[in-house]
Amino acid sequence: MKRQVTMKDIAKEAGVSIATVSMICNNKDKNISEATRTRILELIAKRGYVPNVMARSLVTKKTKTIGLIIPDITNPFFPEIARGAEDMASKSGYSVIYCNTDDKIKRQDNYIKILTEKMVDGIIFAHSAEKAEADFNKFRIPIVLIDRDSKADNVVGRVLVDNEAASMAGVSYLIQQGYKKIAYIAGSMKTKTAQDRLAGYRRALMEHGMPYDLKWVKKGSYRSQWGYDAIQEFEKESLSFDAIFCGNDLIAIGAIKALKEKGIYVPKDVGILGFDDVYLAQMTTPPLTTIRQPKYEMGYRAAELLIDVIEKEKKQEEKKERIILDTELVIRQSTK
Amino acid sequence: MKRQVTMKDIAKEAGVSIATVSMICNNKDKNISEATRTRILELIAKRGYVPNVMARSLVTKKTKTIGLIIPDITNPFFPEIARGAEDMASKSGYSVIYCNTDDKIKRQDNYIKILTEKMVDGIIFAHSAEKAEADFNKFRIPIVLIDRDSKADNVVGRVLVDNEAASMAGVSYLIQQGYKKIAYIAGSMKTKTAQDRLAGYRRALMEHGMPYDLKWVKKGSYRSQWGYDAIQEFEKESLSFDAIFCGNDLIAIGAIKALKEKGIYVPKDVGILGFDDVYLAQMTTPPLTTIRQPKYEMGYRAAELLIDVIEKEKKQEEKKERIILDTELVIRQSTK
DNA sequence: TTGAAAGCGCTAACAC
DNA sequence: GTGTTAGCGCTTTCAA
Repeated sequence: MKRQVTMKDIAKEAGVSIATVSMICNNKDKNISEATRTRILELIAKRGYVPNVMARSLVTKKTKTIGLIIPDITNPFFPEIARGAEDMASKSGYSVIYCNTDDKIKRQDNYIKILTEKMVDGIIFAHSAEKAEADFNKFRIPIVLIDRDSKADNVVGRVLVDNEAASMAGVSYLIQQGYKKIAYIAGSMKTKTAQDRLAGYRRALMEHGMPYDLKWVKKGSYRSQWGYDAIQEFEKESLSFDAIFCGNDLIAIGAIKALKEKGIYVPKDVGILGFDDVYLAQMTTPPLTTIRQPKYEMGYRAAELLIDVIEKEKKQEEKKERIILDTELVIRQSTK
Repeated sequence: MKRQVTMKDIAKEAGVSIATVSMICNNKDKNISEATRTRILELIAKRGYVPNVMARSLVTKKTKTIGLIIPDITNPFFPEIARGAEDMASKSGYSVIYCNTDDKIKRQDNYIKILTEKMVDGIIFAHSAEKAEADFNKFRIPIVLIDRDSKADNVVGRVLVDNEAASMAGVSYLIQQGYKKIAYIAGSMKTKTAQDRLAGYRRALMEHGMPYDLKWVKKGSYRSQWGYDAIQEFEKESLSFDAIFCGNDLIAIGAIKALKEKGIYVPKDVGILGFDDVYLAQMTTPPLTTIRQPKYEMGYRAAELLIDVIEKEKKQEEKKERIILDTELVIRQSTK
């Protein structure tokens, strides 16, 4: 690997000082003669000079890099969030380092440490199942939370969705469609999202004068295997239902599969409502009726918010923005 | 944001020189007394000192960061690759900056430039449809290619799959199952992968004494909409077939959908063979028979290879490793 | 309009 | 065993 061309090289070759080159590179060339300016610029192009961001960061204390911490990019819920964040970041000249925690607190803390060392300007934190606020405070980097709440004071904002209202709307739709016995297969109850969705399910039933009974609620994890297993549990208890609200699309897909194996068809025999609207949801048979979360936008807005406070810096005025994004009921064919 | 604790602070407080602290931080403490060692370590913990990697990198010329350039993390083919790369990288103490190019040469070059500025130690490049070798040479960072060939000389290795052999095996399987008229819906022919897969399809037919005819080959892009559209094209030409080999799973899924709408069932009326084995493939109805690419492993091995040459540095001996990973025919229910 | 010089936080010789 | 010192490549006053 040959040595990088440095500013010094350019300066020497052009017979100017390194400060001059620096100013030109940073567009602080208000008072640099047009002549030298173009001369330097040409030389830079010719030599293929690329400023060393490391050195710059060392003095400016800005790396133009943000961290994105998510549980698992392989989970279909996250790629769009990541993409949204990356698009916004790169639009503003930022790069993003991504980190998969598998929802392990240890990994998460480790990543926060690494990102701190690398002096990222900020972190976007997409939800981890477990409580994990402990260490947010240990580092003084601004953090924006997605889909999760926390009170740590370097959390400068959050991008959320009203899970309770969304679920309530979804389940109400089921009721309007004439479903009478609606079960709920929940994800991990350690997550606030699962709790909120349960609350929404409950409220929808109550407000329509329908009984809310925990025997119709199964709590597990946000995985499709769980959806599959939950159906077996219902069967063992010989519980009957004509619709199931699922904690997310993955669960819904697992449930449909189990149902199909038992000769129970969706939506003919049982209606299924998912949550998230991941890419898969439109590909299944039948395509899923689901509550859409604006995933791309979540990532995008989170990055926007984060970069905003990074650039405003001091002027933070502690606004701690909370952005609540709209969900949308996407009606496809898994409900009648 | 309060100021970072620096090495100097620690040194001063401990009454030792900054060099001592540095050595301890870097485990070069062969000849540092156990006493000072533990004293410093405690102080570091107490003060929450975190080394500034920026400053370190400036002198070591190593950032412990690699770049991952992919077309689109939202395409179900890539998250696993990304995950594999990240897992390996973090295991070796590296972070990864990820970049989505949408297969645009311009974006791609821009990212290479940014990654160069950020002084990443190396880049993993997962295939972009278009030819794009142009600028690999402009920067002297080691590059590992995934699923794509190139001769640029800073390409230090590649992780590939034998697309031709894999396709040939897949199509041969179709033939063995008794399918007689096998069509092929290809992805973008601008990609080497599509060409190789076509070659494999052709060889399989030839070797089994079956006619190879371009009218049974449709060329498009690697998207599910294309699979859907291709079926309409076949219909317009009133071509009949009893099986379709699809350039990837997305195409297969689109094709199945179109077929289903026409009352043609898979695999009863037509067998479908996909490629990739993305997560979706097992979720569809029927679950897809497909040629599995070891995506996670591709990412993992690429990172491994890259980090290997980064750490060996000079000793590169120009090996330009080529790792060919095995594919596997996953038989599910879209073929009889 | 440009240059000199200090310093960002750290590593790595080389002294002591 | 530990300290001194010279940078790494850049930005940023302050002078000229």
